Amino acid sequence: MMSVNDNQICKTVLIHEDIVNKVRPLLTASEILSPLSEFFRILGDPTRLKILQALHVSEMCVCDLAFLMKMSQSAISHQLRVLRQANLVKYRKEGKIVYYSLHDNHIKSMMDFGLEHINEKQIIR
Amino acid sequence: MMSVNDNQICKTVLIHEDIVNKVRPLLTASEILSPLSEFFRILGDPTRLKILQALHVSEMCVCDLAFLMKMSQSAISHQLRVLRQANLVKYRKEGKIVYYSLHDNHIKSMMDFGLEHINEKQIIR
DNA sequence: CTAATACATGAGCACATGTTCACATAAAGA
DNA sequence: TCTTTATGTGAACATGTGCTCATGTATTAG
Repeated sequence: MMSVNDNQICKTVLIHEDIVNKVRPLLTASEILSPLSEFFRILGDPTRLKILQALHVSEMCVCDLAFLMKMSQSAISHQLRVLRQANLVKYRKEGKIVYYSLHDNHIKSMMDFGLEHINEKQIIR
Repeated sequence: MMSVNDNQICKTVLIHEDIVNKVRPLLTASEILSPLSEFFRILGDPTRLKILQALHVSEMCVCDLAFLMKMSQSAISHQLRVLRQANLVKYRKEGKIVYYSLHDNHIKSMMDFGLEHINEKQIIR
């Protein structure tokens, strides 16, 4: 009986057992790592990132966002739902109008941090 | 003749023209915002994030990574290519073995930053 | 040279994702 | 009440993504 990926994983006993054994206990538990990648995944869409950036300047209603971004109200609304479920934005209702704003200011710092990273290497395009 | 999304965007002249006009000039140019969301998108996958975290502890070869993550060498190799193209990792060849390492230490800081964000709100799940 | 091995890569496939479209809902005005 | 308008949402659809599988390439050993 062969182990799961016997024909995929390297044939040697294990190339650097010492390294693997050193690294393994230092890995963040996947219960934590998974929400983290989920968080980055949410930020990894241009539409959502732009919405977040706009909301960092000012609270805005769905209509304003749609106009600002030249996108359909429906598309914006769908994305706002994603952002809501990820707890990145909150909203307040005033009659028919729903005003969205950032849940906190971490996202802005995160964006600045990312921009720094990008600017420090051979710039993408 | 109607404008592009006349039946999608709100019917009012424009709900908060003042806000939109205030926000628009403060938005980061999409030439910059786009690479940023691209950067987050790369981090937004559990496999890639785990690879990066492992590489932060120690330089490792493809084989080690595959073993550590209980994934096929092919899958790891494909993801390493994505990370390479995004300039997040670099590699060095020694005979048959290819050692990968982080391109710089920004990623670790970014991960820590993200973890902070997650820990500060009602924890996911 | 031949075989073995570490890694890379293209094709294929199942599944996730973002948008549009149509329609539902809720609030305000006539 | 009936209409209008701001927003939410399910279904459909096209596209993107991550993995497997098969195979290619480079390097080393024999």
